[in-house]
Amino acid sequence: MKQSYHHGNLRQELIEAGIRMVQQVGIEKLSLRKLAACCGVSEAAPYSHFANKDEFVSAMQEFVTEQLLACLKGAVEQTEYQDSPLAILNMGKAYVLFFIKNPEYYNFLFMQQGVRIDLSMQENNEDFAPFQYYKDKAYQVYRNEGMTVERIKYGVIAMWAKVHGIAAIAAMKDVTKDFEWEDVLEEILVE
Amino acid sequence: MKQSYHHGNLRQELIEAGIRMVQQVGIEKLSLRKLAACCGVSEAAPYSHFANKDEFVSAMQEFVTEQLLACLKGAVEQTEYQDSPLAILNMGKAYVLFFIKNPEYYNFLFMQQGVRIDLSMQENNEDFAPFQYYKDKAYQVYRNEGMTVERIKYGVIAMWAKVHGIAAIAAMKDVTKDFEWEDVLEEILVE
DNA sequence: TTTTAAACTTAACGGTGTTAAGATAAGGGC
DNA sequence: GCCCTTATCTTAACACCGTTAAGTTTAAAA
Repeated sequence: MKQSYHHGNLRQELIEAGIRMVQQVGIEKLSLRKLAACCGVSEAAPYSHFANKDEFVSAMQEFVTEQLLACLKGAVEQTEYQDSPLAILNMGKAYVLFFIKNPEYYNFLFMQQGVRIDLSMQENNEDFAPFQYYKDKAYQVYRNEGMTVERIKYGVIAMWAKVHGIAAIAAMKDVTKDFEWEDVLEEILVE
Repeated sequence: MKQSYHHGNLRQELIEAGIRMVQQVGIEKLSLRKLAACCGVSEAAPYSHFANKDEFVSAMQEFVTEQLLACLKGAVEQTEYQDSPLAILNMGKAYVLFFIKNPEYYNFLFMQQGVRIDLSMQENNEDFAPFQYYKDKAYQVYRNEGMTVERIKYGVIAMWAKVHGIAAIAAMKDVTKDFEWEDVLEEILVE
């Protein structure tokens, strides 16, 4: 199967195999050694591509964060009036459904550091990209509606908190499994 | 210092030292061996009191959950009209402030299993006690106000999600540190 | 072709959870 | 008092983990 001394694409394969492992057993049981074996490579090989486990996890988090951001963007783009509050609501739905689809992603993204949240609501390149995107869109929409900046600020935190909280609850291991989130999500979000 | 072969109070001291360790370095770096050394006892001694690390963590979680429940009860009892919606609001504030005071408790309680959430909203002894208490109180208050059961159900999930989400965000490591939650909490919660 | 540097292996270190076997001592029954 | 039972604790080992140092291979640059 594998003849060459050099793997050729180890870095990317480690990330992909790592994400599969996270989905199956969760971040707590993620093992670099098993991952190396899974890629048919020695246990120290990953250290040619990542300084340590934390940096490897960060690389995986970037990968997943990109997927989440793409989900939010997709939800906005599929809204008829992209500058209406309906776009914000659809973003919220997409955010929750992302974690319902992959519950292990919740702990994976938010358990350790790596997610920066700037509540002062300024533009911030260091910010967790999905939150930054949400902030910018919400300001754009609600300024358009004539709302004051101060009002928007607390409104954004409030809705983001609710959306994030639903995601956190829905991703819990021992939460009611047959709860039909999709049927009631809108009702809960516009409450 | 310690002369006797038998420690005398090891189980309780392990739990207390464990909680101190969680507050300082977080659940991820909790080490049973260090904890044993910290209690002046051999590395295998904890296994006389706990089957494994998970059961030890569960014991600590029960301890912390009791504290959180006591906070919620205290908040209700200190409200003038304990059957008014104001009592529910005060519970929410207390919930958030509990995790702002001890950010490490958030991951500690919700990262692993052990928190059962019954969204069907029935009485459930297996439920995460603070959520059960919140549910019961909310039903009592809003039934008193003449609200329908169905309306209450989604209202309870919505407000619980928002409260839990604020706690989750406030407990993040890289969130704005100088944000004055206490000043704006009410504004965000009643949004 | 030679050189250089990146990618990988092997072997080891210290730390972890966990277990088996044995030592200690506290408490109950006589 | 004594013995016996049982809970508690120790010692020593196992397997697994992240990480590092030193050496090997190979691709690509000079």
